[in-house]
Amino acid sequence: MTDAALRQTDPDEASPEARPATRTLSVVDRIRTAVLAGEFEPGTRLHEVRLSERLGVSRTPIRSALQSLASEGMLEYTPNRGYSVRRFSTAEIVDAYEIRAVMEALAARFAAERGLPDAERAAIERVLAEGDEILAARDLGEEEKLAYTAVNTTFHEAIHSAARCRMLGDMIRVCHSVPHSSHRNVISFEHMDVRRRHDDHHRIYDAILACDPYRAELLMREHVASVKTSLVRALSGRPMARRGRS
Amino acid sequence: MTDAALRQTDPDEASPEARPATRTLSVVDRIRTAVLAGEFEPGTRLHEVRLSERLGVSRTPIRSALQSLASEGMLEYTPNRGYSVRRFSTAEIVDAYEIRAVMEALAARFAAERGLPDAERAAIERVLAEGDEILAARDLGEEEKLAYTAVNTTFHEAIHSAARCRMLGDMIRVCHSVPHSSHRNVISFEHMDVRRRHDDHHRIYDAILACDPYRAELLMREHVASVKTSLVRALSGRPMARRGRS
DNA sequence: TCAAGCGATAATGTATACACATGGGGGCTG
DNA sequence: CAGCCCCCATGTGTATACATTATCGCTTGA
Repeated sequence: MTDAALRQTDPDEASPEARPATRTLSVVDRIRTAVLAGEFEPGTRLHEVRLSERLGVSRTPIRSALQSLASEGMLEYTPNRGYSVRRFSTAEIVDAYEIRAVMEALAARFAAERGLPDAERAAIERVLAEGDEILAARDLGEEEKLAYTAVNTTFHEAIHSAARCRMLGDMIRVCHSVPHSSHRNVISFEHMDVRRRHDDHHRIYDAILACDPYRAELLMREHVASVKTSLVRALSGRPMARRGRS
Repeated sequence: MTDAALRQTDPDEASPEARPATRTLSVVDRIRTAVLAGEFEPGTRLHEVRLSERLGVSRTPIRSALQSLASEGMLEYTPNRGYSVRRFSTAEIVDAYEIRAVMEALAARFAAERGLPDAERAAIERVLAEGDEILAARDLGEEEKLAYTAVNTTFHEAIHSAARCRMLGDMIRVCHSVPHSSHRNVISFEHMDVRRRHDDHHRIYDAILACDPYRAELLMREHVASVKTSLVRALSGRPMARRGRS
């Protein structure tokens, strides 16, 4: 397994792309990526000194970053004992889906109540069309699966932003730090499943366009809840492939 | 206005009660209390050096505490510009109620699905009876209002804990850092309002006892949403008494 | 007079040294 | 030999000095 995210940054790196404003923020990103990639087993303690050596910064930004990640729910903190990678039970993962379902449903309702600016409307239509195109193929290769996962993520993020409610967006983001509980993980690429879900997207968009908050909310809630059902089926069928991985 | 929460602690204070494990945690409590008490106007910047002088600790625990409070949503952070007391628009306050409504409804549903241990059942029945008793009086004095507010808080907290879902509890807690959006603020003590809400509590408890998740969820959602309606009415009737106060 | 550039000042970001808490291992004792 | 206690190693908590960045007033030129 590569640990690119945790390699020390080249001091004289002149990367033109916008880098984070502070080292703390950069460290947050790198540790989050590493944990989501499964570089640390759940329960592993993250020692400040070791991390600071690995990342080439002092303990101060490390501590700050760990605190951030703990508040996102990704790490666990015990006073005087430091931080460790949070261990999620199956029950917690399933609960996270329930929470996400009601939150995303509320976001869809807000979007329907508040209406879509032209730019967002266009963006959603574009991503829906892209999804149509990908799913037109009989079978999906690895590349198409990745592409559809991106489409899925973009659609949901568009709804979150259309809700125009920062607190709601923050809370949904927290749900995504729970393993398996993210748009980034399309649980099933079975023909029926993925096409049905894409059809859900169309209907949700229709409801939002029609300013039908009630229908938008119901559809979104069922949409997310159905993924939970798939997940539960997958988990009971065979033991989870590996903790903390996608 | 007293600023007791922000006074420097007596070094040789030998308070027998359990004090926080670290200074950071103690500072978190003190700043949170001060902000909730309205000692800082929304938008006020919290300078690290000044706080550290006022509280008699170094900048390190202050920074840590400010970061915690920002992640709770009580403060706002801008890189290289520090922390300031978050300003909540009326829209955000109303939205917080909507969010709280779906979250508490989910908690009620979880409680109904998961059942109540005897101890919790007894605790809820006790607090419901206490509410009955307080509301038996024709009119409520200040003391009774305070007492009923405590009853209200206890009831809701019992439901949260009965949900047995840490993430949900955390999220509901975040909603409470929004001014006006807390059980601690009983918006209206009008006869009808408070009695109707107390009756809601009874029904919600009945639904949970009867293991009827659907009804528990619906009742709780309407219960919280109705407070939102009262709040909106109060806000539109007269300008909010004062930002950030109860 | 106004705008733009520049420099002083104050605040935050980071590094580092020291204080303190925790947990485990070795030695002492019964 | 078992059990307890003390000591020390490890690692977090805190203080403080230094680096870097924002802000604001001033100067200077058009």
